[in-house]
Amino acid sequence: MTGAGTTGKRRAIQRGVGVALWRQIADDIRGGLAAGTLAGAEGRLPPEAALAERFGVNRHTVRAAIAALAHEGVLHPVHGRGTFARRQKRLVYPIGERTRFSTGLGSQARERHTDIFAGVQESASTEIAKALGLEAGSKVIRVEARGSADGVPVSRATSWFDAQRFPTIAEAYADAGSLSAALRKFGVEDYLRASTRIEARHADEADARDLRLSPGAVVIVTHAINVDMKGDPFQYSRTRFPADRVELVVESQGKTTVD
Amino acid sequence: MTGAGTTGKRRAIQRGVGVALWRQIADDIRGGLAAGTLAGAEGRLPPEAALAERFGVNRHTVRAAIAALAHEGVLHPVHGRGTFARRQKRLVYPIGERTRFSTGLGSQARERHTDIFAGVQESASTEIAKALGLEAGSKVIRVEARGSADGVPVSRATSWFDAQRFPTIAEAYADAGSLSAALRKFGVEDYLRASTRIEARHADEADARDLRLSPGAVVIVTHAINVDMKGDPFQYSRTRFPADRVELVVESQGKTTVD
DNA sequence: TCGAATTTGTGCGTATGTATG
DNA sequence: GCATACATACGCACAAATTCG
Repeated sequence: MTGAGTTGKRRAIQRGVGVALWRQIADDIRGGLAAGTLAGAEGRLPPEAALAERFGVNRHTVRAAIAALAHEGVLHPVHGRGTFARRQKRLVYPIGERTRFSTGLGSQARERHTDIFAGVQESASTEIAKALGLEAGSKVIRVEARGSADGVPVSRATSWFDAQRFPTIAEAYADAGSLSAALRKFGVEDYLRASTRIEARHADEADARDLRLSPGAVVIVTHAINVDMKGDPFQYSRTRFPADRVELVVESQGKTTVD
Repeated sequence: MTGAGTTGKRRAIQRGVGVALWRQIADDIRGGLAAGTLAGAEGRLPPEAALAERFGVNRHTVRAAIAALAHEGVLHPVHGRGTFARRQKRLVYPIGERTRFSTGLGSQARERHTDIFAGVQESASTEIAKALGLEAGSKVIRVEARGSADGVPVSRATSWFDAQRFPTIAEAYADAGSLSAALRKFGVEDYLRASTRIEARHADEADARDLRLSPGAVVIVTHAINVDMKGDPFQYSRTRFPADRVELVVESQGKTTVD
């Protein structure tokens, strides 16, 4: 198991694998910023020549990578002074019995908000019906939401609720700004996260649009089921997280909770 | 927020973004197979011409994607008959207090085994020392392991143990074939998973080699801390999972188990 | 057995994108 | 910015294996 050099795991830059070198380098730099292993104290990147040598490529190629990241808003090169990175530390999103969608990010960002898009009623697919314990084809309400931190999208959730039990959940959610508050209007005083399935994949077209991702980016997808205190499932949701802005933490119950 | 059409979320094939079309298509097909949305009953893919039209590219380009996946072992094209996909369903890897490395996959695969590479002693980095509650620079034992199911690598774990407390853990692990059994030799009768941090990223060179992945593939990385029944951490491990062969499930204690 | 349709495999010329110095 | 080399993508044509009436 060769450690890839002294600076820690650097993704190998390979030729002829279908990914342009400048994109491999851009992805690597973005990952290095998220992990905090790149960039010095004031967020300054090593000079282009140094990066070129480190990656074993021409300086032109590094410049192309930096240009792409600058276009994403991650870096700003300043003529004569160097290239600077936007403050970027991954958000930690806790997962456990007490997981709440809109909370849990606490003081990790200066500014946070959730956009909720009006829900629509539709017929439950077999998968969603099963998750909610309904008959296939039952009416459900779908609610779309997007979470941002400091102006950057960090989550994109699609949730389904039983339309009979929660007919106006979308409006209540949008009004209250919090799912917990909205649920109380329907008599759900408290609830638990029953299970969370986690997968990861490349961003598809919708992810790239909604989360402002570049092609080839990685998203973490969670499939969650929330149950009320009687143990009945009432919410099924799929949430997409940009993998370079968010990480998940599973904690055993009773342990530290971030709020 | 338009739902991405009825044909299912198809990753947009984009030109001039630094990723070759054939690689974008290969990633998309691989994802489609894992999700079960591609390939018919007998695992046969649509003909090359149809795929080319669907993706809006030349047939040569689709062929390049198929060739890459064939090289990975995911597809095998047969002259005159079509292109066939290997039976592929994602393994579900449970995460919770009772998570064990080698178990939990139960009957999901016909054949399972774990390769353990002899451990080496080294000085703990600050991160590892902190996770294990040791002084930075303390001696720790690093154990490398790889899990396979039906001959395909599905996990690649690196674990660290306090060298003072578990001097021959690697040998014991290799002999017993199970971590739980090895730990009992050191007086650890039972243990719990205290926390699991989950991130996702592109596969690096080491992942590609150890897990037989192609560049651009996605890996899920877990950082786990196990504690003994007194609550003292004794193992810190980082595990890489190929995202198209594995998904994680977080369950509340005692609750539903996936079958 | 024959032939037509389907599907993968191969060759080649050309245009564009990527990477170097 | 320029010249060079290589990878990528296209379009067209045809060969080879398989299937089916």
